[in-house]
Amino acid sequence: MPAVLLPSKTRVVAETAVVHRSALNRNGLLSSLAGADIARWMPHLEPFDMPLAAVLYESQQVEKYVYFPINAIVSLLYVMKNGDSAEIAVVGNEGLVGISLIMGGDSTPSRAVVQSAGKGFRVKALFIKDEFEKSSAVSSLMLRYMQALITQMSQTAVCNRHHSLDEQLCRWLLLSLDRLSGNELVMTQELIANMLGVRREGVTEAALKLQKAGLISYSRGRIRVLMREGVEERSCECYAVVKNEYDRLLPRTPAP
Amino acid sequence: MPAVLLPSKTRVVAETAVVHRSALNRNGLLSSLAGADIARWMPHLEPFDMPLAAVLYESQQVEKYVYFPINAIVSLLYVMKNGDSAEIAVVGNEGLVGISLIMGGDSTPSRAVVQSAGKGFRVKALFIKDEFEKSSAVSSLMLRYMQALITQMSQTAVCNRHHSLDEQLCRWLLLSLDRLSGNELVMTQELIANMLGVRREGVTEAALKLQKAGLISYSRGRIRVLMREGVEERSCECYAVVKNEYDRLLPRTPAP
DNA sequence: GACATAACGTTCGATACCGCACAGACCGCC
DNA sequence: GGCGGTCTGTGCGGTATCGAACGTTATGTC
Repeated sequence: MPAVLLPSKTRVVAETAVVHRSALNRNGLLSSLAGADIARWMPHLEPFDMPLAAVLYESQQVEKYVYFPINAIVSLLYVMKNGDSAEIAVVGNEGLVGISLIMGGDSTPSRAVVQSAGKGFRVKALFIKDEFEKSSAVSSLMLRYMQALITQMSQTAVCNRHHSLDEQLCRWLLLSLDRLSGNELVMTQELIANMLGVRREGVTEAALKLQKAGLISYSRGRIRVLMREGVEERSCECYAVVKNEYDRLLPRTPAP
Repeated sequence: MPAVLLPSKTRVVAETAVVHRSALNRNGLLSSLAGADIARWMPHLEPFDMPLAAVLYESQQVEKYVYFPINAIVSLLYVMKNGDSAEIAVVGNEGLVGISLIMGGDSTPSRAVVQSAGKGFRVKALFIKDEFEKSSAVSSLMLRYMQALITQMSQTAVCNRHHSLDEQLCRWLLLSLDRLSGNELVMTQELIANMLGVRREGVTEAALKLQKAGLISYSRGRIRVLMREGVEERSCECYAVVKNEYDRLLPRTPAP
């Protein structure tokens, strides 16, 4: 699938641009930027590799780029003094990493880590800041994305308070799956535990229940969701709340 | 203290305006809007009463006003299908209620409830949307506020995951206290339990520990914080993280 | 094909919080 | 000054998750 991104090694600039244009459709925000806006963006979009565990943003640090995942998933997580962590939100091809740069605060107390390897684009912070100020199409889109992200964060807070690990695992699987193509997820239980902020053994138990019910299957870091509806049924309401808000705020632009 | 807001019943328009100007300083965002901007705002600011338990925003509903608390505290909370609730963030005189209107999503899945009665201002959503687009001073301020609010939400998520009720109560007391003048808080344990999303009895126990340690005293819905430092010590790191981000992103403009 | 290692499974006591039930304490009000 | 209701305190069994220790199974490597 990354072949779509970089199909050939020919050095023809024009062709590279064409490649970009088609690849852009694989990130929801970029594909929502219609004609004139995206034309300005093209020269500033750099293809960017996102290997597993790469840290795109470090807590308290001022970063210089904003990232648009294509087939990667990035977790925003907070790491406590004692090393415990908890995921705040997850970002995939529907969004971007680095809203703090756009909002003018530059840094955040959280970290952005690649949770599922893949590709994406990056754009200089200065460029996107400028675009945000000058183009109302850009700012309106970004603001709606921010609101969707806020909903996800809020719901994470609620979920952490009230829902069982079983439910949370389902929510997490669905949110991650929505940000990838296919029904497979490369992710160890250890990693999931870090994201959910629980013990690895807890995830093992919860995953076993799903496996025994025939809803998922997994082995050594590959999780396949076999019956999505079943997982949705066992998820708490949080998944649907978040999903609905993303759909409402960021409707997919119909393919041309 | 509301006397500052409406010191006399004289009907002199000019005097009312003067009253407003001084009252504006009691909301951090309004007081940060320097000369030209605030002048445009004056005619649009309506004094607004915020009685206990008033619902300023209902989940999924499109509201028409944005609210700036002065001496009231408003909780953003999510109410689940089964009636359980959890606070997502708290807003006081440092901020505003209704960022979703500015962000263009209009509604949110959460509710805004007055948690501590008081006064404030309200402004028509259309006006503030317009201001956000036209004045970069306004938009930059609002965006920084949004980021601070996001930090609070994120930290709520983390706190709900990892910290004990004892720690969370302290965090909550401090966040609330920072948004009021004085060291007293009118709030039953039942209410606090709703905000934290825990049982009332749990709050009773946690509060008892603080009382026995001489850090707070309370009776029938009046809580006094006697030794703030002690409460800070028993709080988790979340309070400091949030406080520091608010201070960093929204520095108090020095009094003229 | 042996081996090291990473991933997953199982068990067990400890504990924080829950749900429920009820008792006391304080306040306003007729 | 008694009465009703609100607020706070206490006790008890139940449960989800934790922390820690240890077993099992798959996978890639030499």
